Amino acid sequence: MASRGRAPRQSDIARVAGVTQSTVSLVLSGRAVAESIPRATQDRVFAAVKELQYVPNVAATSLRGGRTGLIGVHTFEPVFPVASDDYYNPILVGIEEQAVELKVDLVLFASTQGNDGIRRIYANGTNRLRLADGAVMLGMEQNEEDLVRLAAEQYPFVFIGQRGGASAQRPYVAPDYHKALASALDPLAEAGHRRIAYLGESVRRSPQEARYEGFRAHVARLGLSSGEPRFLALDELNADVLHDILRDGSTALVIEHHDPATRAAAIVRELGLDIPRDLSIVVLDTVPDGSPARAWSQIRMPRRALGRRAISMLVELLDGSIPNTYHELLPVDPPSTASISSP
Amino acid sequence: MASRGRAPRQSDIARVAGVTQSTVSLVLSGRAVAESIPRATQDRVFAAVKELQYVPNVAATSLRGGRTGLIGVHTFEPVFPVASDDYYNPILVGIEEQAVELKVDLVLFASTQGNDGIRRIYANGTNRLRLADGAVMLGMEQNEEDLVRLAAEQYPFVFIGQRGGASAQRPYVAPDYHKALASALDPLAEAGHRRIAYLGESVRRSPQEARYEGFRAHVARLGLSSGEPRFLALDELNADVLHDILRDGSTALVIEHHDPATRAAAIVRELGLDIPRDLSIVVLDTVPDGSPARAWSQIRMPRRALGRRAISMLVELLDGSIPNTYHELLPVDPPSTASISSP
DNA sequence: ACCATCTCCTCATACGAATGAGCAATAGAT
DNA sequence: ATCTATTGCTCATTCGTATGAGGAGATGGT
Repeated sequence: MASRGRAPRQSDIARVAGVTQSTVSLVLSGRAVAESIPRATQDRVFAAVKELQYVPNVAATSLRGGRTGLIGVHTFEPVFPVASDDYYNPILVGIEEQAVELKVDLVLFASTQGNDGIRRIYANGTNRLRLADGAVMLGMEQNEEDLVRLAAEQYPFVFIGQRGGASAQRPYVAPDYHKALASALDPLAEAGHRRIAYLGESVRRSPQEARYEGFRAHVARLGLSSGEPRFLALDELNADVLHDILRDGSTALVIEHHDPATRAAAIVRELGLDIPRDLSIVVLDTVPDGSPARAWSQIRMPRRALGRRAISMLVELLDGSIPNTYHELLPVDPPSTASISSP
Repeated sequence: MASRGRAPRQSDIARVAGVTQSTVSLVLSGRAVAESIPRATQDRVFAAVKELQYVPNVAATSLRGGRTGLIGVHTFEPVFPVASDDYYNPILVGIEEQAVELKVDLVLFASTQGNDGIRRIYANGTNRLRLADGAVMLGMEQNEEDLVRLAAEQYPFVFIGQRGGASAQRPYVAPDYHKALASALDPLAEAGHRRIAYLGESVRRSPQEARYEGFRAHVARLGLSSGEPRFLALDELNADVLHDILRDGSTALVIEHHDPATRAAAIVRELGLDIPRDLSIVVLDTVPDGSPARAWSQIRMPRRALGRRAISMLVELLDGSIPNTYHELLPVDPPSTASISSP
């Protein structure tokens, strides 16, 4: 009974049930009906399975069948956050939830991290990602080149977050910034604001571009005006910038990212300005706990949903039920009116 | 060059390098030196590997009995915490850090979760753990039976946390409660306490037993006295219990777990007691942020180190350099004197 | 010239499950 | 009685890698 050391295999069951391994496989795979195997034989097989506590060998199954049931999660940085309010955490929660639902396991690629703390796809001349059936890519990839190569190899993967460049043609799931900007600008316009300033980051990648693009589109649609956008690095953001914005005649400000929002909140406090009395503000990002900008009107990124959808998109991609250029945009929670008032 | 669709295998490399698949396997597995394969041949193989972007097939490797470089992480609950001060998070951080260092990848078993939200080892009739070379087990396993079966199958695994029952003979890494209790009781004795009460949980598993065992040993060594320990469920802990302890002549209290500590802190506040003037307290656990007991003298569990050591122990176990009954106890940070004073 | 020893490989097979092809035994039709 | 069809399986092979056994050819010793 106690199969000393070795896990029982189909041939063990076969011996006990008095059939061959092929028959065991047929019965267990549910093809028994089609192959017309009588109930009595099936029962003998199932009894032996129970008696020997048989469990299929995943390695053998996937070797034969091609799938391993493993989904890779490639992150640019460690996945387990040291800071508790980690941005990626809700995404990973979503990824795990969906993995549970679809009965796949997740592989965290830790072996690919260099001494610089950065994780590469191609390390030591090999691509460990291949271990998994496909992968979800998370965060800013440093090596666009690696991604191009990965795509050329036909490796199935899905990005989380808006992608530009060569990767724009790969499958991704991202927040719907166009709609998000409507939900940010509509209440501002309705409150009576006519001139709205834009404060963006100095690094202009695809997610930043998408936001500003949405901003311009909706400013035009609503008949509003806006000066030149300010794309500033964090340390270029100071009291002068805010003064300029006010002097310019803007009565509302749209801030692209939570970092400048936090800094702006500090400056605002120093200057003794009252938000939203002196200036209405909407942040196009989710502001973390503990930031002085926490209470401001802000977009809620659908982070958990991004994670979930990425996993299911990848599985659909593997099943061939979506093309490998498929994109999906998820709705963003509209901002509250906390830092919006009439000018 | 682009091997349309099919991933390259060793036989493809063999063809390019002008050798056989066996030779490729020898070279790649590092056994080349022992088998005296000249540098020139090895170089041809490596060149072909690079050209074809070969990556080993995990399923095949694991089926044949080789290593996959995958380490499983079996948790009882989801690994990505929804609460930000998750107890397991530091352990997982340690696990990931050590995985990076040892160049292995991690498999999070999500496929094994039932509808009840509980993860089983033998779920859906399969044991997915077998895909990985071995696994680290985390949290309270519900099915002792599954563990016995897994061990009988010779599957290599390492527990994090003290184990009892049949699993006591399996490898584990746990906090050193014996030393921890010395570091808790020594300062109390030194401060002049002679009678010390013990407040434990009603569920007595191995980690709880180890703490109380340490308590008894050091109370004896230091010539102290102690009444009967109180093993209470959380809702049995009320003001009466604290009154009893004081009436009993105890001037210090040792609390096993952070949950009762938190509750005790609330009761203490209600009763208007002053800690440590009226009662010195040491908690044998790490109290989370936000708990009113946060400032009390407490043990710091070496959670990150537990994670790191578990991974390296597992790898050592796989290498055969430690026996599969090996245990290791990690030192615990001694408590501060915040809630310790003279009686 | 012959055997022994090395060097550098190849051969063949196993791991466990899935599956197309095929076959013996029985039932039913003519 | 012979042919056909169906039932109920078995056989043999495949997936990709690892490995014990063995073998061809070169080198060295006597």
